Amino acid sequence: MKREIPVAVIRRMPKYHRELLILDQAGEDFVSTPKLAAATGVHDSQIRKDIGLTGLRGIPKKGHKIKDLISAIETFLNWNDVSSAFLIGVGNIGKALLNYTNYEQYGLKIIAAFDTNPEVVGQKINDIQVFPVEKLENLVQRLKVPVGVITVPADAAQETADMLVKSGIKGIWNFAPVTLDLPEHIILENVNLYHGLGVLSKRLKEKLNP
Amino acid sequence: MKREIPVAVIRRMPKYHRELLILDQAGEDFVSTPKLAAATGVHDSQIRKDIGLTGLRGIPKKGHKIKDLISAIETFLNWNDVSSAFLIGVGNIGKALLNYTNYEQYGLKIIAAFDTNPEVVGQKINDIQVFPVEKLENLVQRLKVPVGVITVPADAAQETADMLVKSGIKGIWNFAPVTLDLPEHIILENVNLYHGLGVLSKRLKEKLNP
DNA sequence: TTTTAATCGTGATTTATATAACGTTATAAA
DNA sequence: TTTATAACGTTATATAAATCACGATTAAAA
Repeated sequence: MKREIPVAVIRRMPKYHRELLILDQAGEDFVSTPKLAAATGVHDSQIRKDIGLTGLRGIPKKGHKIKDLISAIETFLNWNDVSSAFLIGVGNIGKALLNYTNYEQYGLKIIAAFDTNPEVVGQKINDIQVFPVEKLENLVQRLKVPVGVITVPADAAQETADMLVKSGIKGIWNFAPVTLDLPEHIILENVNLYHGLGVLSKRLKEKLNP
Repeated sequence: MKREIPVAVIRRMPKYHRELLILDQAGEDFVSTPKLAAATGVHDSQIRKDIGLTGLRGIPKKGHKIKDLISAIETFLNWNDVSSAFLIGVGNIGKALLNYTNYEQYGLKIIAAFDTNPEVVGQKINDIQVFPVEKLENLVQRLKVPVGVITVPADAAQETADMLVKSGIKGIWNFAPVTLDLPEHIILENVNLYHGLGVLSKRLKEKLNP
């Protein structure tokens, strides 16, 4: 019985990956889990367990070969084969995502964007063409694009999601602050910028007036 | 011994809050936890426990008064008294955050922004003035601003954080994809847009090639 | 009124996750 | 070579979180 990988693990991996890139660029060759622990704030035995899941084995007294570990993590996260994606909603967050250039390293490539606003439709942002939303369904179907990135305002998010689902999307990366109602088989990943703010706010005030 | 509120709870609260606002606007008066559960995807007993933490008590067979619950959550999260904040880094994400207007509802108010780029310095975005970073330390100190929002590129994040800490900041809301090295007493909340992408990518490929 | 049933609050149980502990192993110093 | 030890991998333990389960409660129907 194939054990499901916990989300927590998948979330920690990119953290290690980032630190490893830095160490690699600094000319380092090996890294130990205690050292990685110090850099990332994650416990060393936790890191050993996580690394264990990639199948890579370290060397006592030395640690892990950084380059090997980097590619082991990339393989683990399937960042090697890149999925294409459409982005819907070219507002500020949408633009921020479009301008980000390193998705491919993370296994995703945004190949087109969609919006209703005639001011942005037709534009190119970071070489990515913005189409009118009317073309969305047809293009998802025809190009078999597996991922939709939703960066529309909250009140348009559900209908956008419905449209994507109807056209056969496989996964949705949702930035709108709503609870999307989706069929079971769709893979959903929510990013809510403001949830973190809630936590910060609360902790801060706990501290200031205890 | 005062039990620390788990982060998971604090993260779920805004979710309920959102749904409650919708129900309230729809003219509803009461809501039950099974109903909230259906809308948010969180288990009903979980919701009951969370609500219990706010001190509010429901009515069997009816549920909770929506308006009361909304304000109980707001009080719980300390969204009533608003903290002021500075935002550093007026790129796309920075702009997206500046254009968002509902922070105050979440207990935070961005009162000024900072950047190095002369093209944005001096501008006003959503009525918030952008200052040169040189003025940051002095202003944090003088105005005793408790929160810094870091939206600078990764390689400038640590030095920005250092600057903020030096000037006496209390909390940092960090959007840069780095592990910030901060003194214990600083409250830190990280938002990493791309971690979620890692999870999505992995799950998607697990599904497509099992 | 009395009865019914939905929903409540919470203690018990399960599951998941993180930490600690430790025997093993391979490098590097003696 | 031999020895010492840092870091490994992994099992055991502890902590935390989510879910279940159920008696208590109260609004609404009979």
